[in-house]
Amino acid sequence: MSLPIRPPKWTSHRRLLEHHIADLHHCSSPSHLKQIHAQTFRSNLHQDPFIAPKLISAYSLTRLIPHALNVFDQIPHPNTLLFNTLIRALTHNALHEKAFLVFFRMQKDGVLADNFTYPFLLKACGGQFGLRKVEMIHAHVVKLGFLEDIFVPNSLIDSYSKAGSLGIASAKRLFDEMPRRDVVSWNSMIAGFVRAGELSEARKLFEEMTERDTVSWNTMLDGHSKAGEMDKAFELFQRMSERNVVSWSTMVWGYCKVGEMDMARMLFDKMPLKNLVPWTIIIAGYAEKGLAKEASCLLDQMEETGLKPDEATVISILAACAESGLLGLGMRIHSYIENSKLGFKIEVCNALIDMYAKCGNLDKAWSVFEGMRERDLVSWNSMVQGLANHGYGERALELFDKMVAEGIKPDSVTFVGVLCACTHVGLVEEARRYFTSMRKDYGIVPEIEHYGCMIDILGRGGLLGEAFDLAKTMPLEPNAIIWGTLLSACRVHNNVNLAEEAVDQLINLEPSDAGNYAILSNIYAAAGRWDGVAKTRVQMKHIQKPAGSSWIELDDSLHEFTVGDRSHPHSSRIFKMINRLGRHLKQVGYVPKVF
DNA sequence: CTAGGGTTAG
Repeated sequence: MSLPIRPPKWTSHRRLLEHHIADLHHCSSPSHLKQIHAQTFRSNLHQDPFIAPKLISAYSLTRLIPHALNVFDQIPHPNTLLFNTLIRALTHNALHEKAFLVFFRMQKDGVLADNFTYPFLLKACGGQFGLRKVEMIHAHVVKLGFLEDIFVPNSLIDSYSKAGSLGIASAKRLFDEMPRRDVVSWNSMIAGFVRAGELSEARKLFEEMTERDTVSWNTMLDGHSKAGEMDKAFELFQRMSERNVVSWSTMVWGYCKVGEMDMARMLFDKMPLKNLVPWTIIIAGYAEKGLAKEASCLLDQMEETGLKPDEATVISILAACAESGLLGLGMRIHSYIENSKLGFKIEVCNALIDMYAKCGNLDKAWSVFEGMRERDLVSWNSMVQGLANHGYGERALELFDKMVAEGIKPDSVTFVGVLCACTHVGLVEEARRYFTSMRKDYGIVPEIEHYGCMIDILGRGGLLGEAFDLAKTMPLEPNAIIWGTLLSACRVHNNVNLAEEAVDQLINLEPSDAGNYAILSNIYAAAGRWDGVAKTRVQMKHIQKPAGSSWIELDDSLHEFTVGDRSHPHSSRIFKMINRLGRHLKQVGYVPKVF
């Protein structure tokens, strides 16, 4: 006779906690999470090998990385799982450098990486040394034999193909060598070619894939089995794959990206199965090209099939509207958002602010911004930048002050907006102050955009010498935008000598841009240097200058026009109106500045 | 209950 064994008290406590932690996955509120963390501490379970990773994951979801690190640091000898969990947390929160540092520490501590470690780490391979990092991981993975695991080579293909034009070749080599491939391998490779702009290569792979219910599999297997080549048949079988909705969507995306909307549409219509993603891709594709009618019509069709736009759908379409200036479609999306719960999402409101700002409707942008319950850095940045770009420099700077007062820590994007605001108001001294402050007070290292703003401000303010000095002494190589900024400053202040220098640099960087010569020619003309005008005219003779165009949105569609364009059916009426406006402007005293 | 973490399209 034995007494029933009652589990120790801590076990039930532990299971209760695990239950709470599992729940946190669904509704993760920071305070609730910290409360549970405190409970694990009290019952000495914060070092538990099953609970600690869950805490780290939960903190990762709530973006409380310092707390996640804190959990990790409490563990004397972290195991592989804990390292993996931390690497994932850092990667998911865009702390890529840190993720690598943790990986290096893992190596140093002698904790073995496993086949789970690498997919996490590969996601952190973006940026400047992306390709080198992927190559390094590739070498590790080969040595440790993890290529056997289909997830690892698939992640490698994805990361290679995201590491610039050089990576795509390595991705393809790996793809070709893989003895076993699945639909993700194929799709990742196709997406790689799409990103590289090599649509014909993407198409070739897509065509090699089979469609569900096609007979090609059987035919292929039949042929080989009749020839007694079962091994070969099996080998081929392991490497081919059926298309799925991702394969189709990637191709639709590819054609949208290169602007071949007819092709995109043809594939879209042929898709055997659609979800929200391809609908979003094609609608945003039309919107980005300024084809509001088609986009709107497809949105109707999508809703007819019973699919409801989600967060990603509205954000993608709004971003496309912002890019092409489709205010009308943007407003339609806005009213959809107001009739759904999507308006509570910060990212959705940020997309709305950006759309309204880029479309020039600052009042609407402001009212969205003001109506937000909670704002993040992106909300403030979008609003500051929106105001700055539309000539409300003082209001932008006021908003910046308010942002700092509310305890939001500005980032490098914020300062692009702030400096841009100074440019538009001509606040040279203010700009200098902000430029120094960004490094001193916020630890932000100025990037080329910040130098560009400063050079623009100095140049416009007539401090040409100082602007040139800054361009030459800054720790970054001046690009075409910098020299272009300097050139237009020279034009405003009629400085022939410095303009010549800027043009020389520009010709090295973009020799086929006729605009540079045109500006120089105008500067010579303004200074009465007709020899210079003649010389530049000869230089630019062999260069085709694409006509600059403007566009306006009217009745849901985009009208594009160039200088002296008479292709519009009502062009004579349009020009009459323009003349009338011109006369009216003259009457009220406007004198145009002509170069 | 004896456990956990991974790759592709918006």
